Amino acid sequence: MSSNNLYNHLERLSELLRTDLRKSGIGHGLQPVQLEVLHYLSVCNRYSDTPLAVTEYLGQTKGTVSQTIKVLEQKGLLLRRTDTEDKRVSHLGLTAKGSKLLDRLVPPPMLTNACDNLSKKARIQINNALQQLVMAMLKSNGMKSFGVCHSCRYNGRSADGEYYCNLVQQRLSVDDVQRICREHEAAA
Amino acid sequence: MSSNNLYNHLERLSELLRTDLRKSGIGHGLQPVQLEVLHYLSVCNRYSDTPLAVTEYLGQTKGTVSQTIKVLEQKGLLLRRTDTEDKRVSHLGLTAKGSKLLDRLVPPPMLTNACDNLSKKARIQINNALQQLVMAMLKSNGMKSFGVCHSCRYNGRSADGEYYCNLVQQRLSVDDVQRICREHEAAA
DNA sequence: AATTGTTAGTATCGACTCGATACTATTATC
DNA sequence: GATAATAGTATCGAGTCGATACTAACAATT
Repeated sequence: MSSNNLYNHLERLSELLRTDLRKSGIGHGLQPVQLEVLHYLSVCNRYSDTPLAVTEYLGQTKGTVSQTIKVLEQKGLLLRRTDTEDKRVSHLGLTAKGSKLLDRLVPPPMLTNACDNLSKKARIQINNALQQLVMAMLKSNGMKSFGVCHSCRYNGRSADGEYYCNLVQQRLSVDDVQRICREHEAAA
Repeated sequence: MSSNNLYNHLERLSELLRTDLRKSGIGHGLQPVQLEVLHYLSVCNRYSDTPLAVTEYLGQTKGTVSQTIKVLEQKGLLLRRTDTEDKRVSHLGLTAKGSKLLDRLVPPPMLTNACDNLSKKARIQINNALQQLVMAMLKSNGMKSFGVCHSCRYNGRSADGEYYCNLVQQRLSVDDVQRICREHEAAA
C-alpha cells in the first residue's frame, strides 16, 4: 500500500526519464542504455571502470553489457585497455568525443527544466530522498552500493595524510575519493 | 550541477526498477512496458482508459502503444470496448486475469523490500519528494499531470453534494475521484 | 451535402535491446 | 598440473520502439 503509492510516482518518473533520454540520444544514434553506460564511466573510479562493474551497476547480464560496450567503442565514444596485472579485465574510459557528447546530452532537458523550476531547498530534499531510496533498494536486495570512496569504510589516511584505500591497499587522489566505486561499503 | 546529482540517483533508480520489473514479468511472458500499461489501467478513471491516454502517460508514440495493447489483449489480460458516442475511441479495462497478475507482479520485489526497510516517516518523505519531482518535470515541459480528480480544478460538487466534474459535466463517484485523469489540471 | 481537416487508432518495417546459451582466455586453487 | 572460477565475447531469438503510411470516424466550413 505504501510501496504502491511510491511505485506510482517512481514508475512514471522512470518512464518519462527514459523517453526523454531516448529523444536526446536519437539524433546522435544513441540509445538510453548507451547514454547510461557513458554516464556511469564518467563518474566511476579506476577500480570500477570495467565491463563487469557496469554489469553490476545496471543490473543487466554481462552479455548484454558486452554488446553495448562494443557499439560505443565502434562509435569512438569510449576506449578500452587491458589491465596490466590481470589480462582478463578491460578498463574503459570515455574519449574526448564521448565526454563532449555526454555533456551535451545528459542530464536530459526534461530533468534540467524541472530543476530550474525547483527551489534549492526542494532540490536538496528530493536528492536526499532519492539517495535514501536507492540505498534501501540496494541494501535490502544485497546489491552493491556504488558509493563514493569518501563514504566508504575502507577509506582511510596513509601516514603522510593522503587518502588511502584499505581494501586495494593503494593511495587515492582527491579526485579518486569523489568517484563511485564498485567495492564501496558504507562506513559502520 | 544540481540536476547532475539528481540525475545520478534517478538514472540508477530507473534502471534498477526496470530490471526488476523485467525479472518479475519474464516468468509470465510480460515485458516492463506491458506491466506499466496494466498498472496504469488499474489506476486511471473512465475518461482516461483509452490508448491515447496511455500514450500521453508513457510519453511514447501511439503506434508503439497500439502494439503493446494488442499483445496484452491477445494474452487475455485486458479487454477493449468501443466508445458508444465516439466510435473512434476504445476503452480499455483489465480482465480478472490481468488484475490478478498485476497484483502479484507489481510493485516488483526490490521496491517492496526497500519499503519494508524504511520507516513510515521516510516513506512519506520519499513519496512527497518523488511526487514533487514528477510534477516539476511535467509542468516545466508542458505535459499533462495525470493527477487524481480530487485535486483537480474542474472538480466540484453538484447541487445535492455529489462530486461533479465541470469539464466533462458529469457526476463522479467516490471511486472516480481517487483515480488519475488525463484531463487533470491542478487547482489554482 | 460535399469537402476538407482533425482525431483515434492500426499495420508494417527496420534498427536496436536484452537474456539465454555456449564459448574462449586468463588467473586461482588444490 | 589438473580443475575450478572469473572476465569477457559471440550468436540467436523474442520483443521494443519510432517512423511512415495508412483507415475510419467525427468536426467544421462552405
